Amino acid sequence: MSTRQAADKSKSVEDASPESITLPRPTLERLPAYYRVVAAAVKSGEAYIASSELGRRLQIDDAQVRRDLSCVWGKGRPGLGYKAVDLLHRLEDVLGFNNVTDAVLVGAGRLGLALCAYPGFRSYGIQIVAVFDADKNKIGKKLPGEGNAGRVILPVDKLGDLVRRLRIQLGIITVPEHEAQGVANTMVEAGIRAIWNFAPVSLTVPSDVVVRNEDLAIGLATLQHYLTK
Amino acid sequence: MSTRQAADKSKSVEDASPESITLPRPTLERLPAYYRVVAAAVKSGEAYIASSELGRRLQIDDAQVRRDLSCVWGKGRPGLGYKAVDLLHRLEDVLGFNNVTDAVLVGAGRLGLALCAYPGFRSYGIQIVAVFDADKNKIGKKLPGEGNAGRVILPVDKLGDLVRRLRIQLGIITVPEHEAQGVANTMVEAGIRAIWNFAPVSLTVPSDVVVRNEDLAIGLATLQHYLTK
DNA sequence: TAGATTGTTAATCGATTAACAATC
DNA sequence: TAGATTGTTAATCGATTAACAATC
Repeated sequence: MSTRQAADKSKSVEDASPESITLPRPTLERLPAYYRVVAAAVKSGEAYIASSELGRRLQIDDAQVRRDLSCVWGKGRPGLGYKAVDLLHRLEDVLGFNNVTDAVLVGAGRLGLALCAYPGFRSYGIQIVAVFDADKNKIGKKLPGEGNAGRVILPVDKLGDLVRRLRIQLGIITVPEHEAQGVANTMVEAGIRAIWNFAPVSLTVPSDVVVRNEDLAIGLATLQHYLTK
Repeated sequence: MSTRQAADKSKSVEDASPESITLPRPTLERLPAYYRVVAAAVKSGEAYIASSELGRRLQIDDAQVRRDLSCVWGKGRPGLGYKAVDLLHRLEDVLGFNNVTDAVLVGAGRLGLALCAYPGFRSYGIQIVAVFDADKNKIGKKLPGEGNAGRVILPVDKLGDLVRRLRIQLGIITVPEHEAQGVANTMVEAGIRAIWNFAPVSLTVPSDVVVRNEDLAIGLATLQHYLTK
């Protein structure tokens, strides 16, 4: 079966920049943390930051930090560390925070609206351009959040059309479990390339569409297991 | 430094049941998915379910499924598969869905309130007994959600007291980045044993406290990286 | 120069996959 | 019994850690 679950498999990820780099998934998943620490360092005026310092702040082995950074940059200066501003820009590049990606969100429940009101997305290069729901009572209601003045919830049957028309690449799913696969199908048909899925189901999609499952049950189960050990 | 990040390290997890079982973290993190599929199977009347069928529905290798299940149960019947009801109960046990764990939530923003309104927690054995916020304007406001009639947001300076008094073991953090460590400190001081952290920071806690970071930036960055490849 | 820190090679560790004898 | 599927051993794969020569 032709399905790719970005969150599950640790396949390496190709990058099409000049020299096409390959990032192990664990490395890719640590980059946002490095990004935040380096951003803080830059803000507080530190010119260079060493792998040992980065590691200390994130509780990651310093050899691990160097290995990770060598994948994305490899321009640290022995004796000094990494030039903070440059590293920051490099991380932004690799993580795609510079490009703005338009996204649609389906499922205007509490979680969906919480996400759509979150201002932080902007700094990660994501912009939610439309929010859909199947519930007639919700349609036409205003979206919460600073940047959303005047915008309203749209009927889900316009989803495919809008995705096609605006060539949206990213879809966010915050609908109940049993509606998720249907929404995913519509998204895929309309040409979406990546899905951020908050519904607790394993979606089936073609192999050229990436799915990231944000399954909160995993976190809960992990902690519950530990507490009841 | 004495810190343990449940979400990061793949240390094995001890279980104190009769024969103390050890689960690799990747295995533990797949169990909730097995749980859901098995629950669905039971509901639709299937008496037995085979590793190949479980794997097919979750896009996991069947040998992987058998290996995982042998850690938690090892009572599959060759030729038939696993008895669905029994496997379900075993998974509930291991995941701690039977014990009810009381939890507090700090940070009554949209995300916090979305979590506290989520009815699904009950089925995972989690009960949020109190919600706190530092914002005076929010204190006293009603909690959203079915089961929350009559309950209100409490001032965060009562957090330590309540945790101590009710011997709460699990804390959920949905405050902004710069408040998260402070909240974590209060929780730890008051005797909390596990923290579910939604703030995008690496918390520092004693080694006997487990932290699960639910960092949404990781998902976003992963997808962005893929889309801008 | 002397001290510090990099990038990388080699060693270790752990998880996934393949294969198959055991068994329902 | 014959067919199917388990549990587990061995082989593979990939990530982490240790160590150190290169270099600022």
